[in-house]
Amino acid sequence: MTRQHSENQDLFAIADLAKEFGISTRAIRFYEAKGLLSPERVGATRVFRRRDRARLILILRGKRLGFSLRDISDYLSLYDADRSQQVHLLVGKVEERLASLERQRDDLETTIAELKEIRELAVAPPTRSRSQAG
Amino acid sequence: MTRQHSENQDLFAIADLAKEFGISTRAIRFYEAKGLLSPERVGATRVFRRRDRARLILILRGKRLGFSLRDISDYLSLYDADRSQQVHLLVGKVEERLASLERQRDDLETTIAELKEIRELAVAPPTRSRSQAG
DNA sequence: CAACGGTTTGACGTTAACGTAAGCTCGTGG
DNA sequence: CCACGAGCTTACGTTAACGTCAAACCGTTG
Repeated sequence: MTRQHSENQDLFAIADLAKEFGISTRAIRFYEAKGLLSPERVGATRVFRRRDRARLILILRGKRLGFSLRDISDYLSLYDADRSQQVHLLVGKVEERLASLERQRDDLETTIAELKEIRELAVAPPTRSRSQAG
Repeated sequence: MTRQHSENQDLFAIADLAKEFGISTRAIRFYEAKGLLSPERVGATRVFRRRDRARLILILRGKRLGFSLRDISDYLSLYDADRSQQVHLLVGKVEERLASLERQRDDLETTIAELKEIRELAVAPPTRSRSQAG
């Protein structure tokens, strides 16, 4: 299959997305079961559009950042809050998540800095002081 | 207990560390079982020193960054490679992890930027264009 | 027509990271 | 003396995030 008509740049089969993002179809169905995706159906077959594809990208990025699907679900709701929620409530949640992410960024910066230091130490000659007996 | 003599700033009971870092003693024992910690023993009782406490800090930071204990274990070995490993091999691993972390940082920056944009959009008045019907 | 590839819905298996409970040992204090 | 709290080990329970069949339903292609 894989979009044979060249017409539909907007419709994706489950296998298309699976291949594109290097995940299993099972995973995609699982995300739907958890409410992170909601593809349309043609008969029983799932049909994905751009919106779902975009959400999938966010899901995978969330996973790379170490978040649970539960977290990611909350996170996605920030994106499609089409003013369906009270604005101040939305802003509150965004602020929360931003704080968490910025903390994570600090952790990350610290870790990167430490690793770079380790790298330097590894390359540089040892400091030659009580280096024996361990 | 909790270091009654004021003398030993260097010895910690399992409960001390658990309380200090807000985790369970079970978790600490689990980390030991996985080889991430190796406290000394007095009889059967675990006795932790600064080194283990430092490792615990790294473990928890790794967890906040979303890494598995397996990953963290590899990561810790970078810290205590006392030239026990071949230097170039060490540097290789450090580079690897750095690359991964910097990718994660990019994801993070992207996400933070997007959230800030959402925040602005939420605060700003809607763009008033085909905003009805839903 | 019959086989084949792709898809669907169950349903059970698996791994990670602990939680929780049971049963035993110590050292201490009323 | 005996209860109590702290620690230990062993072992089973739990949740998340899928993996892995199994059985059945298309659509089409040789």
